[in-house]
Amino acid sequence: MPTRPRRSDDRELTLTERARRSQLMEVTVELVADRGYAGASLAAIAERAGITKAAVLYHFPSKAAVVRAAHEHVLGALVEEVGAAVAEAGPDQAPAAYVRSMIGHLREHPRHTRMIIEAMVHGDADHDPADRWRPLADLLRAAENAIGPRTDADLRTLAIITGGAVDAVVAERLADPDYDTAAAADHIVALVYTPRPA
Amino acid sequence: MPTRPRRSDDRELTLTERARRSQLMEVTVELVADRGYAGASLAAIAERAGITKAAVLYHFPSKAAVVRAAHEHVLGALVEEVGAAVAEAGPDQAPAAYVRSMIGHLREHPRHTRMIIEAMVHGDADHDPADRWRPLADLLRAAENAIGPRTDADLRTLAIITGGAVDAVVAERLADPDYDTAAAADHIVALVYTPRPA
DNA sequence: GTCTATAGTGCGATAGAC
DNA sequence: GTCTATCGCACTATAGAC
Repeated sequence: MPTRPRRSDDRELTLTERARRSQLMEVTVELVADRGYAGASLAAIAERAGITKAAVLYHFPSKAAVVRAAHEHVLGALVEEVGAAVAEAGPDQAPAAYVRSMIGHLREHPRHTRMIIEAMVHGDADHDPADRWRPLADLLRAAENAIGPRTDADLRTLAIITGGAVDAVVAERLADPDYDTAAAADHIVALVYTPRPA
Repeated sequence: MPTRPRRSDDRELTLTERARRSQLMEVTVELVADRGYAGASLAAIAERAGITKAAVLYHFPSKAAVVRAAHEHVLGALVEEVGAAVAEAGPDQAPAAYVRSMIGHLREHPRHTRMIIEAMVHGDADHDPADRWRPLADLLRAAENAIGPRTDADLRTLAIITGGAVDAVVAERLADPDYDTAAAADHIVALVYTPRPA
């Protein structure tokens, strides 16, 4: 690395450098989504970006770093939108907002969806699955406090199966663009909010 | 291929040949489950089986063929067990039997689970996602006819979200062996059978 | 800041001895 | 039926010119 300025935080970067990094993350998301984790080779990334392999490795220390950055970018966009929707809704409507905004976001960004799936399956081991259902479980608990306790208190399982239902609806939409995700979201919300007998 | 007897169907095979094929499918399932599709290299398969790469390719025409055979083996075991459980139950209990037996089977065979996930993600494009929810949708329709029509008739969506819930429960069990899948299965069954307002 | 050129590795697959 | 040996390919990453 001849002239590269090494800073501990990446906040100060050349404008062109930031643009290149963004472009590289973008094409990486496309590539992973279209051809899978393994299909996103350094050569493929470089080709889509219109530069050479070596140039890619100038902007990122390794291929893994490119993929990691792309993944975090995509995940960040998701939690930002869902977080905003949840914050906007009242406590009693927060779980519904969670379900609807997550399905909505992934419907709008199919490639992001595939990237997230790929990263989950080939997760580099350091991710806790509880991170997936705990946020929703917390929302469910808050909603419970707002509208009264439910008969069934296993919030963990409820959150897990709700998350799974959301995933399945998104996956179906990926395969069939005509699938009505809004109706499916309503269906899930109805299931979640329906009190069940003890 | 010097001496290999080429028959159109693989029914007639040497005993040792059948044993080797089984062994190779077994180690491939383990390998794919533990290290992912990409991690199951020809060399790795050969090493675990105690033979060389070339020997593996004597029994199968290519690496892809080994993986395909292993996948079909695993999938066959699943549909066999679930099919038997569904056939044993009455029409009204068939959806419950489907959910419980599928969760049960995947709990008993975690590696099979990972293999199936891997194959779904890196599916070689020729698989219809409807194959996943259609069987359950049919069971739900039959149950509807047995115990009376439901208020909500979108069986496709109900089947999709039920399948997703099953997947999520299985995935959670994979990450946390102490997770109570039987209770979760009951939870899913209750959701599916609860009549919901129109 | 991007290039060419290449080192070094691991892969799937084949040929031919035994 | 399994072996050794090897080919050709694609990959990540590095070195150094411009």
